[in-house]
Formats: sequence, structure tokens, C-alpha cells
Amino acid sequence: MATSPTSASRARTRGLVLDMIRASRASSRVELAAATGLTGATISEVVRELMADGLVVEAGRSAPTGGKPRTLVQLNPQARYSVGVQLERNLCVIVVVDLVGRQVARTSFRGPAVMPPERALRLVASQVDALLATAAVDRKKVVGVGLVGYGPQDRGAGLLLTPQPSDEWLNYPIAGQLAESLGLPVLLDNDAAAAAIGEYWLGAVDPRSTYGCIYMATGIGGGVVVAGEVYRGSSSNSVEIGHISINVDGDECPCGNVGCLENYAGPSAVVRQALGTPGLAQRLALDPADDDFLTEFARIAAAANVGDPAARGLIERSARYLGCAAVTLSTLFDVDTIVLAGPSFTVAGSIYQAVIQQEVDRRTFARRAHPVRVVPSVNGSDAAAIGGAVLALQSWLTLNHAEEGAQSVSATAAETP
Amino acid sequence: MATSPTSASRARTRGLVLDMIRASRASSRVELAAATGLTGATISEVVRELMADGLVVEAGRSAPTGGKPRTLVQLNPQARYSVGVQLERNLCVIVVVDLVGRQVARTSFRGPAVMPPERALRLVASQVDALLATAAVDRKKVVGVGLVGYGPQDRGAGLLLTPQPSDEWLNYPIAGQLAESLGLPVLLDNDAAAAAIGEYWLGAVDPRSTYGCIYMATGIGGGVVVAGEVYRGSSSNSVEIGHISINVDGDECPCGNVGCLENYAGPSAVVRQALGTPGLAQRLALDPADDDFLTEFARIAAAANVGDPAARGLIERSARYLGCAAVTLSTLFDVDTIVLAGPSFTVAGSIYQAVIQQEVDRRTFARRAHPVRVVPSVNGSDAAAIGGAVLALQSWLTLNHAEEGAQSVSATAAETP
DNA sequence: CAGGCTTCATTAGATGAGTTAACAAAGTCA
DNA sequence: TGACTTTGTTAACTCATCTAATGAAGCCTG
Repeated sequence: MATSPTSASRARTRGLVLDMIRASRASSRVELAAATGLTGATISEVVRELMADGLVVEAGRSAPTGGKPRTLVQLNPQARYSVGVQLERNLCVIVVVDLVGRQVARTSFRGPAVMPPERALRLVASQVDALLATAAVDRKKVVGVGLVGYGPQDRGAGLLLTPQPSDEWLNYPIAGQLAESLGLPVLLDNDAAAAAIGEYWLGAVDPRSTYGCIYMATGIGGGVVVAGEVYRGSSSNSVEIGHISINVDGDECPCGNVGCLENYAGPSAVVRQALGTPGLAQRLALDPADDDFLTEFARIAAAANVGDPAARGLIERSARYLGCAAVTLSTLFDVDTIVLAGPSFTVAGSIYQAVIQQEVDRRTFARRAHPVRVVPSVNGSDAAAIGGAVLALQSWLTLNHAEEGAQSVSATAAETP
Repeated sequence: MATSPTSASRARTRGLVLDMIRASRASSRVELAAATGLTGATISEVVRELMADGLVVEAGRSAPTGGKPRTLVQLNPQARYSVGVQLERNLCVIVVVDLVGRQVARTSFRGPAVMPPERALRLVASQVDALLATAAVDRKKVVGVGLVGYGPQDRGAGLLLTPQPSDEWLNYPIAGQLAESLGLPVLLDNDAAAAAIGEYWLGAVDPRSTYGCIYMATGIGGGVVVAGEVYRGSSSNSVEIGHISINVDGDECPCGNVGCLENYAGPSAVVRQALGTPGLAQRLALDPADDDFLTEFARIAAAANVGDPAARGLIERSARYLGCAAVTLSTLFDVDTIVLAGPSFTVAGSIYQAVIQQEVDRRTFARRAHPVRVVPSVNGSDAAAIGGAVLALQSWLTLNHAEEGAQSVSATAAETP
């Protein structure tokens, strides 16, 4: 459906130029030449190709500076689309975004955890189909699916390495299965990493900066972005900030470590603390038997917001523990920004932001070299799902758009039974 | 003094090929072609250029596999040299290494901390000159100097951001000054980062792995290497593992953080604990007034080695705390190997290694994805100085050798007074 | 041991990305 | 209106890399 680049080298250049246009939202050819280090002549040619493919369109001109005004080019948002699927314990969020990462459709359903993976993934596939249909998105324009989950995973093979939500999910080829159902390439990734890269595309972080993201839903995860790319260690199971120790003498966690952050600061810990706080549990009508502790947590956060002292004390304590981990994160990764993302920051995000910023200002080692900003995510509670879609876009943009059309089954799912 | 590559692209390719040859120690052209993804024809041409420049030499042939045997090429160790200078509090180590990173000369002097920076750097410069002279190294063959220190630094400007060892060192342009004295480019870097990259060149880590290094001298530092390159955050002040908190409720550290690892596990902490242990202080004749606590620490480590229970208890405790930090390091960076380097591991390294390995095995989050090995450094107590020299080599190898001969003053020291 | 086979290495011609330099286009300013 | 400035395109050229053919150096077999 488009002109394929003739060589790998040109594909890389095209990806580079596309990413520059994307990051700047609108850019002239001279600016692109300066930013990429290429010649105006080369940029001219590359842009012509991209316009012929419909990926890029001219959009007005900038104010003249004594000569011919610059013609601005920008991405054609409707040229491609991408799907993001987030699997949480009790919630599955599905979004469709356009080429610039803006959400064009969204749906969600509850309880993927109580289903066997086959059924959950079939449901995901049918929901994706329905979403694409209602949004009137041409399927040929969908570059792929970003499937995000929590916990350790084998990203290459597209499977989860923990028996969560239930035993059946362990080692189940979720990416391959979904790719087969949908006939689209599916990338598996970590929810926090996805949220982090989503911030890069849609947020206010400097494209050249190194920044971290703390993602809090039922658990606590993290992601770090270096020069626009997710930091990946040897197996892409990096920045698992929920399971770093904040106390050597702390209690043992099922993960094997002691004093894990999640057991001090996570929603489940806050709810547990609230249930043990006389008066608070009754006041907020907290149900100790409720399995979905995120709603209980949201109630506590709301109470903290409106000034309930006990609730506020609990949230601030959680924030202070998170602040300690944020300091560790910035001391090790030397980030200049920390983004707070995920549904568990939506209600009391401003309390968390203030306390964590305070801790970081006081305690970060590298503050002599530069300050560290703590900011909320622009993508709200859907940050992970949107980020997943963006990851698929980014992967296509920098690599895959060299081989258009040929891809109907996931590259990550070569070895499905 | 050599044929310059004609373009930036070719320079990159040459650097790539050189690094492949270096990593493999000896390689045939077909292997290089396979590893780089280039054609045999291209490799042939590039290797011919490198041989004409004297950087590479043919060295025998490999066992034939049914056809013409492969001609092996390797780096010519005598083609270039590099200098590493490590500034510790009480010790300055200077080494000269050849193109493959092997030490060809070494010297050291005590007490850089008690001198003003001008004098210390003049002394360094004269020592470097003397060392090059006695080792009969042609100065034209020296590609640069890697100057390594501890604590926060501005790597680009080549200066330290803390008033250590003394106030005069704060913001003093040490890299620029040394570059001017020596007429050689000087790179400033972190000691732990240098030790880490030294391990990559000379050690047994897999070139494609992501690994971490814990460097312990008077303080505790860290470095992470990803695909052969030092991880650098936004300001290169990353992996400051000595100042991550291992206890949220711990005592405040001068750095601003609470419960810093260094105050639990560092040599000064161990010496302090030993002085407070009845009997041990007398038994080991520890001097509370001694300013150089590294000798006291070495004595404790030696006692632990030969079975003194109290000393062993202290060392094991220190190791366990370090283990906690090592777990945090691997949980965040997802490393597959952790290297222990620096003078403070030389005496009781095996105790540290065993305890840290045990902690990592039990507590690391990503152990479901892969194990994490804990290994001692191959470069012993000079790991940082050797690593500094290697950093200068690596920088030249991947970039600078495009513009031979023209460089007589440091690129990092453009703005010296 | 001659000739065939295999694998390695080099050479010659083709390809194509990117550059330089000249030129066309579209504005401002006197 | 014409000189000047800046943007963007066109055309000829450079050079890194590839493909394909050839030479080189060993093994194996009859």
C-alpha cells in the first residue's frame, strides 16, 4: 500500500525524519536538515517520498524571516493507526490511536483475570475488531498491536513468566495467540515501559532527556526512557521498582526480596493500613472482603484529597515511601524527570506529586548536577494502553515500515503451535 | 600518521570492525562479515585500509574446515597507547596500556588529596611523561588520557562538582588543565564506570550482555554497561550506588539521603564498627586516629579471611548490605552479571562474592527470566585506572581515529582560561 | 598425484544514498 | 520595480557497499 524504501539505509533515514516531524509536530525542511545533519537536498527527496506514501502532508508555512517562508510538513494522522491493549488484573483497556498517538477510540471490559487466557484473548480480539469497525478505521492502515501487562515477561517469545492473574497464564503465548486471531503483529511489553514511552510521544518531556516513569495500578512498576527509547536490560525485565527494597530489615515478599516498596506504598498496602486504622475503615465504609482493592484505595485517596487527616496521613506515608524509591531511581538512572502514571495516581496525584518532589529535591545525589522534576502523566489512567499503542507505532516507524503489506502475522510469534 | 577515512560513514565502519577484532582477540574476514552484516568484499577493503594504517596485522590462520583456511587478523597492540589516571583520596594511580588494553607501565603516588589541584595535576603530568619515557612509548601513538575520579562531575566540562578532596577541587577544570600540560586529549569519567568498561575489554563478560559493576575503594560507586557502552543518564552521574538508601528509617547522610549504603557497608563504616567491637580493635591494633582507614579496613578483611569470627562477622554484614544494593541494581537495570572491582575487594573479595551471590540468587526479581552472576574483576585493584585508559581507547577507536594527528589539545578543554 | 570440491579472499562493475553547487521560487525591503 | 534573502529543487558527482565473477589455498577421492 506504499512505496517501500529501496534499502535498509534509506529506511533508517525515513524513520529518523518521520520521528523528527512527529516530535516537532510540524517542521520545515530546513529544520529537518539541521536536526538530522543531512543536506537540504536529501531532506527534499525523503520528504517527497514520504508525501507520495501519504505519511506526510504539507501544512501551511511559517512566518517569513526576510526570505521565502518555510513550508511546514507534518504527519498525516489518518495515514496509520495502532492498537493498545492493557491487561490489568481486573480490567482490560483497549485503545486505538492515530499516527501521532492521539486516541481515536477506547473501550474496556472487566475481569480478564477470572478468565482462562484463551477466552480473555478471544474477547480482546473481538473487541478490537468492533472498535476498529465503529471508528471506521481501515484495517490495512493498522500497523500493529501493543499488548502490555505487568510482571516478568519474555518479550521476544511474547509470554508471561509468572502465574498471574492465574496459573494458566504462565508461559501462555499471549502475543502469538492475539497476533493469530487479529492477523496483526503484536508486541508484548511492560505496562510501565509503555506508559513511559507514551509520555515521550504525547507529553511535555524534552525529547533528548533521560527520564523515568513510576506506574501505579494494582502494583507498582517503572520504566526509563533514554533518548526516546525504552531502557531494556538483558531481558527487558528492568526498572521493577515495586520490588526494590526500601528496608533491609523489612518483611519478606513473595518475590523473594525483603522490604519491597510495593508492600509499603502500593494500593493494597494502603488499604491494609486503612483497615487497621480505627475509625477510618467505618468512616469510608471499607469492605475487608472486597477483592478489588483499587476501589477501596480510590476511596481513601478521595478522603485524603478532601482533608480527612487519617486518610491523608496514609496517602502521604505511601508517597514518602514512593519518594524514597524515586530517589533510588534517580540516583541510579540519573533521570531529569520522573513521570507519575497509572490509575492509582488519578485521585490523589497532586499529593503524591508534591511529596515525591520534596523527597527528590532533598535526597537525590545528582542534584548538584541538575534538578529532578516530578510531573503527572498527560495520558491519565489509560497511560499504559496508549503507551502500548505508541510502542507499536514507534516500532513500525523506525523499522517495519520498510516492508509494508507483507506482514499479516506477528514477527514475535514465529514459533506458536 | 595514518590514512584518514574518507567519510564519517567509513569511519564508523572502521570503528565497528576494529571493535569486533578487539572483542574476538583474533578474527577472520568471514567472521567479521558475519558479525557486522557487511559483505566479504567490504570487509576485505576495510581490513586492507586498517592494515595499511598499521592498526591491524595478520596473525596465522585458523584450522581449515574443508577449504581454504581463514586468515586471522588481530589488533597490532603496539600501534597505539593510552593513559589512565585515577585520582583517589589518598592515592593516584597512573597506567599506560596498549591498543588491546594491556598494561605496559604503571606508577602511583600518595596523597593527591593534600595538594591543591594545580600541584597534583602538575605532578600527574610529569609522572605521565616519565612513564611514557621509561616505557619507550612514542608520544605520537598515545591516543589520549582517561582521568577518573569519584563523586559527581561535569563530564563535558571536565570538572568535579563536589569540594573533594578539598574545597579547591570544586569546579576546578582538571581535565582541561591536564590536557594543556600534556598536549593530549583528556576525558574525565567516573571511577566505577571506568572499571566497568575495563571489564568489558579485558574480562570474561559476554560482549553483548548488560552488566553492572560495584566499585569499592574509600567509597562505593557503580557502573552499568549496555552493549559495550557505559550507561549514562542525563548528566553521566548515574549508578551512584553508594548513596542509594537501604533503609528508609536510616540515619541521614551528608549527601542528603537517608540510610545510604556507604554508611552501612563501606570501608569507613566497617572500620567504625570494628572500633566499637570490644577486643577486635586491640587484637588488630586498629588506630582510631589513623586518617587512612583503608589500611585499617584491609587489616579487618585479612582477619576475616583467616577466620577471626568478629572480623568475619563485620565483613559478612558489609557484604550482606552490599548484596541488598546489588539486588536493587539488578532489579532496576536487569543485569546478567555483577562485577566486583576496586581495592577494597582485593583482600576479602571471595567472602563478598559468596555473600552477594547468595543474596542475589534469593532476592532478585528477574531471576525467573535469567540468573545473575557475581564475579570478581580481572583488573584487580587498578581496575579504575586501567578502565580510564580503556575509555580513552574506546573513544578514539569508535570516533576520533577519523581525524588523526590534528589533535594536540583536548576537545573537552576548549574553554580553559 | 591429478583433478574435483570447498571455503576464503580479491577484483571489477553496478547500485544508490547522500553531497555539492547552481538555479528556481517566494517572500521582504528600499 | 529591483536588489536581497531564504527556501527548496535539480543535476552531476562521490563514495560506501553490494553482486558476481575470479583467483587462491587447502582437503578429499579415485
